[in-house]
Amino acid sequence: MKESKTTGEILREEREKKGLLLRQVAAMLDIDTAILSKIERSERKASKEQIIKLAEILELDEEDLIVQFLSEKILYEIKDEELGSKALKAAEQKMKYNNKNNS
Amino acid sequence: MKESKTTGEILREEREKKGLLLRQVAAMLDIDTAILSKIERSERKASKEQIIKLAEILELDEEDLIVQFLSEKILYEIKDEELGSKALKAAEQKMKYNNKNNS
DNA sequence: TTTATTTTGACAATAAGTGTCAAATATAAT
DNA sequence: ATTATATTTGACACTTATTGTCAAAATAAA
Repeated sequence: MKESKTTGEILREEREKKGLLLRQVAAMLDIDTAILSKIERSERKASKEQIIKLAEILELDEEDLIVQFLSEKILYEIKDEELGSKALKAAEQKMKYNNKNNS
Repeated sequence: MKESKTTGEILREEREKKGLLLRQVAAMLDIDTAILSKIERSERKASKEQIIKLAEILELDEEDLIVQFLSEKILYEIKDEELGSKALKAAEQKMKYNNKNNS
């Protein structure tokens, strides 16, 4: 069974579907080709601004791509943590709790 | 209704319960008093190593304190994000999904 | 008021993130 | 096989965050 796609994999797939070159997309983002190459292979993380531009360039749903990007960022924080799963659940609880009492 | 406690609040409460001074606990942690003061007021974040030492010094359950610490770290990542809640849920999903396929 | 504790803010050192560039590698076309 | 184009890699530089020290200011306790 296949794992869920990384942001990089999504970006590469869509770029290739559109027949765009790294060079071309990198130019639109105003960064070096090397960085985009690294982003697509998950060697580096994109910034939020880059993600937004990429959604536009590749005609991906912006909200979906941001959620994808943020969730990856969250998982990165706890990737080596044994208690990561518990921490995630605790975070959700706190978020609920705090929302309830502010809104 | 009171919000859930921050790590800093927990640490301060427990330190005061034990009648320990910032100076004393900071010395045990081998950091300056100023930093511990800032940690307790959530002006700075403790490192994981410091959290572990603090659990021991203050006789708090280590696992609980780490979960508290990590969940705060996660929430910090998404604190200004409109899509934070969706991202958290997505992260949980991915975590489940990946666990299922590796273990 | 004196003494002890805590807080604040300026600063320094280090680590992490973000980018450029050029050379190496891989892919595609002649 | 050669050439041309695209991608990857790694060394380096620049910038921003993080983590700490120190000393002075503020607060609290004797």
